Amino acid sequence: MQMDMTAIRQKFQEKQYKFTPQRQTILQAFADHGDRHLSAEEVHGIVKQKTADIGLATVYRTLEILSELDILQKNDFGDGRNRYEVSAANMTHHHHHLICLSCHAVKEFEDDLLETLECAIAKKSDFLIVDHHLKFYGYCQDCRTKHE
Amino acid sequence: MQMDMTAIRQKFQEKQYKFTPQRQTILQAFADHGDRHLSAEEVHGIVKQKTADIGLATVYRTLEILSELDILQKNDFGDGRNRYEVSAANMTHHHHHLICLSCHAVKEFEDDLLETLECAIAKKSDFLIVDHHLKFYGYCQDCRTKHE
DNA sequence: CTTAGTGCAAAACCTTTGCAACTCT
DNA sequence: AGAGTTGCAAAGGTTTTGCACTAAG
Repeated sequence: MQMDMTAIRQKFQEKQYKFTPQRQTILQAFADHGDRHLSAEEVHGIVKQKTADIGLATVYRTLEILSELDILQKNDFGDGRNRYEVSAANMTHHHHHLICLSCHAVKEFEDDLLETLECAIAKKSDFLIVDHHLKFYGYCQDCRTKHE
Repeated sequence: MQMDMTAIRQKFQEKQYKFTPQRQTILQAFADHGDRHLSAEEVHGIVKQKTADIGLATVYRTLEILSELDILQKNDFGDGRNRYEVSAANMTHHHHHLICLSCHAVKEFEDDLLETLECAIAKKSDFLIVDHHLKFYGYCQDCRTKHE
C-alpha cells in the first residue's frame, strides 16, 4: 500500500512531532500490511522482526499520534483490543466492516452512499461531522455451514 | 422506559437462565435510566444505591447475558469501557450515535434508511446480517463555540 | 542545545475466572 | 435436590505512565 510520505511528514511538522526512525518503521508496517487490521501487539511483532527493537509503549504512543493525525483509524471489532488501519481520509472510497459474531472474521465493503445521509444528519443535529463508521454484524458463510 | 418483562422472562427461560433478583435489579436500572449509556461501573453504582449490594462481577456477567439475549446492546464509544443501552430490537426505530470527538458527548438520531443498504450488502457478501451500528464522529455545537 | 521521544518496568484499568457458599426452579 | 448463580478476591490482558536516558530539529 502506498502512502504519501511527504504529506505525512508535513502533518508531523504541523504539530511539531518528530519524525523519528521508530515512527517511520511503524508507519512502514502499515505500508507493508495495509490490508490488515493490526493490533498494537501485532505491530510490535512486525517491527521487531524487521529491524529495531521498539518498545511496546512506543508502539502505543505512536499509534495514538497516527490516529490523532488521521493517518490511521482506530477500530474496535469486539475482540478486546484496538485495531488500526490506514485511515479512510487517505483512501478514495470509504469502506466499512462486516464482522462475524462467531469467528470474528472481518470483511470489508465499499460505500459511497452514506454521504447523503451524513449531510442530512449534520444539518439537523448541529454536529460538524468529520467521519463515520458503519459496522454490520452477522455470521459468515463458513460459520453458517459449520453450524449445520 | 418501559420494558416487556413477560417477553424478557421468556427469553431467560428459553436459555434456562434464572431470573434472579440481582438480574431483575440490573434490568430495573435500565428501565430507570434507559436514556443513558451505562457502563458496568455505573450500573453497579446505581444498583448499590438502590438496595442490594450486588458484586461487580455479577454486573458484568449479567450485562453479558442481557447482550446475548439481545435485551441490551453493547457499545464502544472510545472512552475505554463498554457502555450498554436497551437494544434496538426492543425499539420501534433503529437509532445511531453522533459522538463528539472533543467532549465525548453522545447524541442519538433515528434512522430507517439503512435497511435497504443492509439487504444489498447481505446479498453480495455471503453474510447473514443480524445487526448494524452506525456512528458519526464530529464536534458538537458547544465545543465548536467554545473553541472560537 | 533544547525539547521531545524512547525503553523499561511498574501501575492503572477494565474485565474475566476460580471457588466455596448459596438460591432459584 | 440440583443446576445455575453469587461474591469475593485473584488473575488476565490491554493500555498508560514515571523516569532516567537518548536523539531529533
